[in-house]
Amino acid sequence: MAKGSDQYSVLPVAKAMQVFAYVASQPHAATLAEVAQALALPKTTVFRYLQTLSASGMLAHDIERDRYGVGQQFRRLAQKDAVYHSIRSSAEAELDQLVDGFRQTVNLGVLADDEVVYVDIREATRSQRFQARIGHRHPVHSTSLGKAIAAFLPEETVERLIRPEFEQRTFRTLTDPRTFRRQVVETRRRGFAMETGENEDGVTCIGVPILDEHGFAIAAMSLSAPENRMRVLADRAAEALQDAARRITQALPPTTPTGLS
Amino acid sequence: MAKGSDQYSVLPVAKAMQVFAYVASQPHAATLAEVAQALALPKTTVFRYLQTLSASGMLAHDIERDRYGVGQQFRRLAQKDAVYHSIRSSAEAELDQLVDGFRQTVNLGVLADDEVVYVDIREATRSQRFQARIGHRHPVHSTSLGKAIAAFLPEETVERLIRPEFEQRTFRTLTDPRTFRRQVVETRRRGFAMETGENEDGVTCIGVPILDEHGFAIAAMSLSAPENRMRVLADRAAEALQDAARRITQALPPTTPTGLS
DNA sequence: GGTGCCGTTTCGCCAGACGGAATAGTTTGG
DNA sequence: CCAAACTATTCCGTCTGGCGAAACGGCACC
Repeated sequence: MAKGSDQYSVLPVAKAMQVFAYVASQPHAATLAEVAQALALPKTTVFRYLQTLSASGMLAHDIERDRYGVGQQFRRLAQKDAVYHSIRSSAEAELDQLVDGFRQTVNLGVLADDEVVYVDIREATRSQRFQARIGHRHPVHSTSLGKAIAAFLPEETVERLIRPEFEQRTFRTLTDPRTFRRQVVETRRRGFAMETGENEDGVTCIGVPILDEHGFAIAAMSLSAPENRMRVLADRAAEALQDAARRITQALPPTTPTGLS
Repeated sequence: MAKGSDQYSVLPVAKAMQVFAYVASQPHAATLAEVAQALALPKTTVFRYLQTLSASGMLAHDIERDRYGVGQQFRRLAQKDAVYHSIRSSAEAELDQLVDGFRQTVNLGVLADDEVVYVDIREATRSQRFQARIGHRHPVHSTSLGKAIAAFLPEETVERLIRPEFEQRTFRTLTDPRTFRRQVVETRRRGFAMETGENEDGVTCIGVPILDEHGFAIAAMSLSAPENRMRVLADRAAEALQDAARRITQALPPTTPTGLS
């Protein structure tokens, strides 16, 4: 049987997931007795799992009819995952091609909690110190990813990102809000963002936004290189990144109602 | 704190759901250490949960990068739920109006495993014996729901539903495949299906399909009444049901790639 | 008014979840 | 090239808290 009896499986969790999967895969809201019968688990056990899963929002207990259905927490998570998953998977191939073509590190990032989160990173060379890691967060104002995204966001969202004084990450970091606004305008006009040692000393980045069907940024890609390498690459890289971003936008499944902010 | 410490909560399950929620809500694939740190849970415990959740397919363990992301099982369930949830919620108001207007039981059903599953039921009167219950399954050929759905399905799917001899549920049940085919054609032409005591003695139903944007049935609604009541109601009910179904179709969010068969 | 089904509660037992610490493997940085 | 500092795994003894049978209470059906 497809039991998760890997050496380290926690049985209550494994069984609770069976319960969850059963409820979620039914077209209708299920009852305790039905679930217990279908999975051949004791009623008491299933009862506790249903309670627990409902408490965590993965399921919802309709007291009125005494039935269990899928919960709001599950739908929220599914919605988020759908967005992020579609970005990552649409970008994947393009990222590979870019590392291949330029032999420089390529990053994919999104905005979360007003910060840039690195979502995928392809490093051309292992030896490069001071590279971001997947899951790390960097400020919006000091990264090309952040600037690229900010430039293609609704005006009010951009305002939300602005701090009275931005954090000084390196001696080159631009901390003045007015400078940031100017760069946003410039980036919007030009179609890509630049950053030269403002986030890490000696590293330069070119970033392009990945737009949704309304022309708003849902992510960004960047290519980072040592300053001297970048001088030769800049023009060609900006072109390639923009082309790649356009193709990703095209590959993106059209979003149903609500995406993320 | 938002702990699920309802009297009956199973702690391992509750904590595993926290782990799951954390991983699923991040834009990137997370590491063990990151999750443990973020949730302030012991590393060993989180490790076991991640293993268990991965074994059940809710998460996926990327061995290469040693990172955990959302799993295929989760996406399958989310996909199913999205379809069923949109049907149920779009139909809700219309079902209410129909019971109100006709004072007869109204059913919402979908096809699952080649059977009709009752997904929602509004009963006008408590005292009616022999009503279906939510989650019950009835054959396709003996119900108006089944016939309504079958009539608006791709040809090959209809073929799959056909049995050499259908089950005889009442003395009126039509068990001949040829009769079924004829009824399918008739239903398609007419736009609604009828059934008179073929599923339960003395109960008659009118069923209409709920179509998706391609004109295929994703569900059906029916109104059931005792035979004598139905004679007076039939014409008006067929009209009302078809109108309601059209409005539901309109309210349906456009489906992204794959729905269900 | 009884019968049966369903959800909830109780209770005592002991499986198995727990987490600290030790191990192993890998990357970092000097 | 080695040492330091991570990481993910594995081991193990403790004892918590998950378990399920059975009892309870409510509701619907006959």
